[in-house]
Amino acid sequence: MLIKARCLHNATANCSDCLLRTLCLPVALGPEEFETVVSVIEGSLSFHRDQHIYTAGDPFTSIYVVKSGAIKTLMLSDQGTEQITGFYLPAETFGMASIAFPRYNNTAVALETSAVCEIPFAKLETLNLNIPTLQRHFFDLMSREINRDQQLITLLSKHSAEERVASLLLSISARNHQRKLSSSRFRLPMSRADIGNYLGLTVETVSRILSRFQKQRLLNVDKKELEILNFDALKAITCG
Amino acid sequence: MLIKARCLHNATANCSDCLLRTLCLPVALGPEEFETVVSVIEGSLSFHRDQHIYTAGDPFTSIYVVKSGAIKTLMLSDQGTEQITGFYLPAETFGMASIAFPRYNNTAVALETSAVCEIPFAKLETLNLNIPTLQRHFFDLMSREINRDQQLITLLSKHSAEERVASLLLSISARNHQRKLSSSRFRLPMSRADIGNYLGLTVETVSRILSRFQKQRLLNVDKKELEILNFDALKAITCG
DNA sequence: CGCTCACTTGAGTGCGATCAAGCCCAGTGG
DNA sequence: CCACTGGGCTTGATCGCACTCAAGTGAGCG
Repeated sequence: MLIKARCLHNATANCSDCLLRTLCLPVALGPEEFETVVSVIEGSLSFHRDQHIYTAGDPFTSIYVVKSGAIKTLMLSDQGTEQITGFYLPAETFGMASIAFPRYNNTAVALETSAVCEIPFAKLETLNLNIPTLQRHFFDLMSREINRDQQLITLLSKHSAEERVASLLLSISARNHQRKLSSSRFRLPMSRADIGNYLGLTVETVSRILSRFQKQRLLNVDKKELEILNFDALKAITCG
Repeated sequence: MLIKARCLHNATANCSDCLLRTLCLPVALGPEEFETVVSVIEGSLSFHRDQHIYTAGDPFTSIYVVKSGAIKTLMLSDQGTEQITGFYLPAETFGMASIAFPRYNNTAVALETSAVCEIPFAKLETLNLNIPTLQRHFFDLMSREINRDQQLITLLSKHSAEERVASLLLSISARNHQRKLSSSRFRLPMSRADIGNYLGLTVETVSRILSRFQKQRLLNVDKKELEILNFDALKAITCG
C-alpha cells in the first residue's frame, strides 16, 4: 500500500528502496551499473482490476515487472477463445513473449489493483551490450519462462483435473514463500473461471475439486481466501 | 545426404555453404562479423535414431541448430512420465530452455539420422556484446520459442483431439514450406506414440484420427509418408 | 520361420464437459 | 431501510469424447 501510493506520485523507479530488488534484478550489479539500469526503468504504473497493461496488437515497446497485485496474460486464438498463458505475481516479469515481434501478441490484464515497472526493451538492449551480467539476467528470465510454459504443457498433457488444480495451488504457495509471504494462507488473485481457463478445465470442475479438497481436509477455501492444511497430501496428488 | 557426409569429415562449421544459412543466422551480419560468428560454431555432429544430443542432468554448455533430420526434446516429470515439448526440424534451434540453469533440464533425442550444429553458449554470450544484431537474434529465437510453447498450451487446453492432430500436421507442413520443401507431401519423422505424447493423446486416438482424415479424403497416410489433399478442410478443423 | 515392434481397429468405460438450478453477496435504486 | 439484480460460485444430473483394454495386422529382422 505504501509503495503503491508513493509510486503514484513518483514516476521514476526507485529500485534501491524496492522490497523486491533482490528478486527482480541481478545482485551482482556494481553500484554505477545499478544506477544506469534504474535510469531506464519507467516508474511504477498503476492499474485497477480488468485494466490492460497492454493489448495484443499494440506496438511492442516494453517488458514489465509486477510490483504489487497480480497480472494475467492471455492469447486470443482464431475463433476468439481466450487462453490464459500465465499468472504473474510481484517480482515476476511478463511481456517477453512479444520480443520477437513488432506488436504484442498477447494481452496483459490486472487481476486486482496492481503496480508494475516498465522496462523499455530498446533501451534494455543497448544497456545489455555494456553490462554482461544484465544480458545474462534477461536470457535467464526468458529461459525460465520457457521452462514454466513447458511445465504447464506437461500439466495439461499428462495430468488429471485434480493434479492440475493441486499443482497450481502449490505453485502459488511456493511463489508466495519466495517473497516472504505465508505459503499456507493467502488470497487467490484470480477467479475460478481464470483458474479453469488456465488449466484447461471448466469453472464447474475447478469448483468441485476445491470443494472435494476441502471435504478431504487438504485445505480451506472461502471465496478467494485459501488455507492449505496438508501440503504433503497435495504434493502427493500432483505426482499422480 | 551430401551435407551430412561432408560434415562427418569436416568438423568446422561452414555456414557460408550451408543451405540453411538465411534461415538460422541473421541476414544483417557484416562479412567480418559473420566470420567471427562462424568461428565459434562447432562443426556438424551426427546422430542416429534414438541417440541423445544431450541428456537432462548433463552440464549445460551449448544450444543447437538442426542441420538435417529431426530432433525431439522431452522433459521427465516426477514419476518418470515423459512429455515431449517440441519437434525440431532443419534450421530450428533447441536447447534454449536450459540457459538459466547449470544443467540441461530436458533431453534432446534424434528421431532419425540427423546432423546438428553446436553453439557453445558462453562464447555466444561474449560475442553478443560486440554484435548487437546477434543479441537481438537470440532474444528473438527465445521469444519465438515462448510463443510456440504458448500456442501448444492453447492447443492442449482448448482444442479437441482432431483439432490437435490437424494443427500439428499443418505446422509441419508450413515449416517444410519455409525451407522450400513440399508442404503437401512429406515424411513424418516421429512415431504415432511421439505425436500422441506431444499432443496429450494416446496412440490409439492419433491412429484413429489419421484413419478418419484419410476416409474423409483430407489426406493420405501410409506409415510415415503423408500427403495432404485438402488444406482448407484441415485448416477449418483447427479453427474449431 | 518366429519374434518384436509399430500401428490399426473394435468394444466398453470413465472423467470432465454440458446443461440446469440454486446460492450468496455486493451493488443499485426506490 | 429493503427489494431487486447480476455475477461469481456451488452442486446435481446427464452426456460424450478420448482412454483403456483387447485383439489383430504387417513390416523388419535375426
